[in-house]
Amino acid sequence: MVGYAKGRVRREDIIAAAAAAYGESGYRQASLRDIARRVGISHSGLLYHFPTKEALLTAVLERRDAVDAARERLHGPPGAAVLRSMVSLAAHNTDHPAIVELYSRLAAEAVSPDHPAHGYFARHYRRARDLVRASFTAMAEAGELRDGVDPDRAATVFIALMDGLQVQWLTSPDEVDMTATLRTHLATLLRDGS
Amino acid sequence: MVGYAKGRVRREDIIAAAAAAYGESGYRQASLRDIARRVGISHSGLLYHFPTKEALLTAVLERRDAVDAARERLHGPPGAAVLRSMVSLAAHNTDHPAIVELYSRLAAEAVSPDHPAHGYFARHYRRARDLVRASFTAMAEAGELRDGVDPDRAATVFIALMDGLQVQWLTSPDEVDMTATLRTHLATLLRDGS
DNA sequence: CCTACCGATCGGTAGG
DNA sequence: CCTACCGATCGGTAGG
Repeated sequence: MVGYAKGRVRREDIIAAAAAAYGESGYRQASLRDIARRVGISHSGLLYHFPTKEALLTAVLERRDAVDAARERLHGPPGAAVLRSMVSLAAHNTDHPAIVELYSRLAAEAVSPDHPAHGYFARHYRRARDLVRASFTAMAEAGELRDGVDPDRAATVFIALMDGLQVQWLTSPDEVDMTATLRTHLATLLRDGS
Repeated sequence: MVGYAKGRVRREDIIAAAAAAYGESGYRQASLRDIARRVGISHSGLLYHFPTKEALLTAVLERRDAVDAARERLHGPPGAAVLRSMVSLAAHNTDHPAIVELYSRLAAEAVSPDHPAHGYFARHYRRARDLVRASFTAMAEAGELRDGVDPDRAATVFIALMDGLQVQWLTSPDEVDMTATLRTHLATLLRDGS
């Protein structure tokens, strides 16, 4: 029991250290030795917990999904509330650059179809677009969107905007305000502009 | 003379091969041996032309700047024409994924301040935002923009949108239309919506 | 979990 | 431009 609990904590430590390393160096560039060093064990000690480098990446992505799923319950059905919660997420991210780096670096690395996280990001983008599109559609039906705003295109724009802002902000934190830019963009799409 | 010309051609070959490798693997992951293999020389033969790995990266970025400068003369003063030429660029990029990969991968890698291309991308983003902002400002003064569209924020949005679309498109080419999405977005900002 | 090791690969240098 | 080499580092395995 005690041994099991200790193992679980150690695994969580390793996953957190790996996420940090992937954010700083990318997945391929991050070494098992560096991650192990952050946790205070040898690199083969790490391989006792995760049999391969790729298994550790999978664990990192699964933990992110678990965190996201826990948050997703907060914003319920598609609609304006979803978009507001995504703006809140951007505000939250402004105080947590490590998470932003993790996603931005892995997403760019995983454009190659042979990257082990490629499928993960393809699904991630599709789900995000679907959720945002459904939200814009609900808003259009409620008469909240300006005429001529297409929910499908607006969804692709919104997701791309969030991603592009992250890279620009990481590169030049003082010159880009993610939250305000997103908020202003959304106002542009609303009938009453508020 | 003949020797010099041959050397120049060889250098151009190496730069092109390096750009391809950076697009596929990123700068840090791309090896001198792989790049040399593409050109048909040894990796130390490559180091005869470029003394360090970083010198080769600098050469790749300088060549991109030279190509961009040649194109820039085409779109003249800030204004709607600049934005149209950027949409054309997106259309052009749709047929040249290698260039898109090069930029997307290097930009994400270079968010770290200690990356050798960090300064390059910080300048690149600043210049792009300035040009687009000046263009939106000119359009606002000509009465072409909808009320409430702020040129400064619209510029950040436009650049972020272009970048974010590229990663989404590279990940799922069949699910994202970069050109149409950009065009639709621009129409949203215009007074007459055309 | 560790030590000790493997084969492979890396950027760069020496010397021609 | 090449061959030959350097020290460093990589992911993974053997054996405990």
